[in-house]
Amino acid sequence: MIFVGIVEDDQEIRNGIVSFLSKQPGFVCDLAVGSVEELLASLSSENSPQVLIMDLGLPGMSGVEGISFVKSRYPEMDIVVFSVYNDPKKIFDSLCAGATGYLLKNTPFNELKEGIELLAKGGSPMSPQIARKVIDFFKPAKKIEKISPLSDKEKEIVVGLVDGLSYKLIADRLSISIETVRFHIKNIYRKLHVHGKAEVITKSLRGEI
Amino acid sequence: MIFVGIVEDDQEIRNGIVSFLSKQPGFVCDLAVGSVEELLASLSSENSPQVLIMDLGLPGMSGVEGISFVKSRYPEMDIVVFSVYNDPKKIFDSLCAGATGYLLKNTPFNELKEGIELLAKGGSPMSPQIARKVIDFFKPAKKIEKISPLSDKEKEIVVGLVDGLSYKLIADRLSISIETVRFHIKNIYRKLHVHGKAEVITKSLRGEI
DNA sequence: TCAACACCCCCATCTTTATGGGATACCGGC
DNA sequence: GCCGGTATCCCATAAAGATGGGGGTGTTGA
Repeated sequence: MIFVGIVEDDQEIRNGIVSFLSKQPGFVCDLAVGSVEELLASLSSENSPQVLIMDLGLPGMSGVEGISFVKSRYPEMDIVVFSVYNDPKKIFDSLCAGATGYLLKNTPFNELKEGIELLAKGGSPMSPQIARKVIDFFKPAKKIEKISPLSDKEKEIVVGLVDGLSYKLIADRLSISIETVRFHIKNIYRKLHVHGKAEVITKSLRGEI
Repeated sequence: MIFVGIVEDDQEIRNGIVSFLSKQPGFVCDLAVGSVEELLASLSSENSPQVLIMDLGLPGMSGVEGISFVKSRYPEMDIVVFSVYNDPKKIFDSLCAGATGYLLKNTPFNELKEGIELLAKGGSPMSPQIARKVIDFFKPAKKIEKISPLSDKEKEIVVGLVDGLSYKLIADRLSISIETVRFHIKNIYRKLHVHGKAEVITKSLRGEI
């Protein structure tokens, strides 16, 4: 038996889902509210569904905030976003907040049901478009070949700075004079328009080099 | 009509897929090889499938390398990994190399077929376990509440360091004396067991604080 | 061939950091 | 009440870094 809860402000959709799921064998859907506030008021340790279907465009607290909230109190609950939004920001915000699935609102009810079953089996339901966007997130590996303005030697020096080495140690590591290290660092600062190693390290670790 | 290619060293599996897919209406599967090397030899601009089913455990060049290779030459090709491996490293390496889908080898042939169709529709086929791991990648946002040993003020100072500010500017920003900044930084170094702001910045940006 | 880079080295000077020592005060827990 | 932790300041000194200048060598491509 799977206990399902729903947060969805459109009463028609909400009722539709409830009545559909309630008819499915193995499903219980007795928690249906129109906002995160209502949800939090209804939830308790004894009365908490295993799966929560969550709309994003809600009155009051947003769906994403709601996900964080619920997850912090009930970490075991699986939350599936059910939204019209398919923009990357909404998707990744939801996932980072703790959503375990993301289905678009055009998903037929029976697929929604299958998605919930998938959760129980350790899967993560996603609409195809969502899955593609999530996968694409990793792809930027095929990035636009960031043409770093730094020469090879300069990049080696940057690595040394990131590693927290002094000029002297960088010189030793690269088997060059400390004066040469100085020379390169001067050029690095000029090329990156920065004025200290702190900024170089920050830029480097943020992938801006 | 979808043109499919296969790289799979187990001849039995390979033949099975080819014969299954060839029977499906709308599918052409005339490129089936046992290694990336063979694949690269067979591919040409005129003869390149839209979808490539790729095993990971291959003799010679690995599947992941193969994905990178193929993607760099034929960026439009969709590559679906078809592997027994379900460990995160393999998964993420594959996705970063440019795979658009990831199906485990226990996937029934008809689901494999559906997965390929999904690709054409802009989706990304993934086995449930894979989807969950991919989603979980984003979750660590709900991190293990890293109990930072640093006090609030010290953390503010760290932010200043990361921003590349001098002690003086940090003091101004926090409206305290530069001497207080010094004091806090001394304590930060002691607590983090580091000996310079470079290491603090690196640790901070790597999420180790 | 000449200009543009990357790379190597040296010097001088000034600022910023790192590290040690102090002092005072508030707060919470034992 | 005392102690540990936090926070606020001050001082002094040595090390590290930033910035300006000056030399060179080599490769590369217009």
